[in-house]
Amino acid sequence: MAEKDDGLGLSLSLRCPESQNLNPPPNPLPPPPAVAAPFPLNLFRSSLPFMQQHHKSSSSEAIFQPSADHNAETRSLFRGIDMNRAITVIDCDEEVMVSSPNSTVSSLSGKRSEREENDGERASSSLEMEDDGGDASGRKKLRLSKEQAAVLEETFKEHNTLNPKQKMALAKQLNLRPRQVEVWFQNRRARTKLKQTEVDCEYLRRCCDNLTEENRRLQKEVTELRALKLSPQFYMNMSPPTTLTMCPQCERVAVSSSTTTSSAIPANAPGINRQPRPMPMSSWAAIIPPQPVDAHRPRT
DNA sequence: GTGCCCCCGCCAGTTACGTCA
DNA sequence: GATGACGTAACTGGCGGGGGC
Repeated sequence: MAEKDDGLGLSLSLRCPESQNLNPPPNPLPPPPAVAAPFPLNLFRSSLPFMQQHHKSSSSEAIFQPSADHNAETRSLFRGIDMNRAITVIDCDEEVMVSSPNSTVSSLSGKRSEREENDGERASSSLEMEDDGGDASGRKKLRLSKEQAAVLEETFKEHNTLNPKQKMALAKQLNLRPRQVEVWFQNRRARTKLKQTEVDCEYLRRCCDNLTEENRRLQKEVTELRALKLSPQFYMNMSPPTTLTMCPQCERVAVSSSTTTSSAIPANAPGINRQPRPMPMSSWAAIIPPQPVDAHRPRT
């Protein structure tokens, strides 16, 4: 399915459609810090009221015919029953949620379905129960066609939540039940969040590795400096303090390459590694938080 | 203004089914 | 054909917000 595409989490989970958001959240999260924040987790932002924008595709020509040959997927799909066929979608100008005709629960889940079961036959009266060949108690699992998944995916890229009207329109367009669209979006959000969590974990692991390495290097340097302190030649040949450079992002101070510590150290100082010290700048670069593939925000 | 109840949407976790190796 | 792993549609229970009374 479409979720098998590469870069799911990187490209989708972070694409908070600010540019398309006609009704931005009242408290938008600040942009991810460049360096300063130690854990710039960019976790999934959910429940954002993106959905004031209507779905751009309103044409009815995109309604898919489930009887079309969708190869192996649809072979099993339509083997026994046609889960997509001829559902009675009630026109929903009043945003009335219709119940799932094929499910043991209605379009409302959990407690709400229990309430509906208690207060009558609302589900079965609003929609005809499908003649699915029996086993009304068992859960029927539908494999969405590639076209349906593609449309859902495109809609999700535009906005990761749906308002009732959009849900109904999309369900009608795809010849699905609104509950199915709703469930698909819920699961899609969960998958996106999971992917993002994996990315964040990997990033934190790299941060930990870098910090461990830096700590080890600094410990070594401390040892070396302590050894130097015991050597009188060190003081006699020491140059005056040299130029320091400061990282504009994290404000760390580093010795510039032309005046490295080694230049101030006597050549015969014991235990000195006279290799250039590439660490400071590389360490700065190493802890810059990861960016999503499609986020090319200029750093300020 | 406050509390209660109901509805609704979302989420985390789980289950069950379809597909594939 | 049987089987286990994996992906995912669907379900469940809980929570919080909004609205009516």
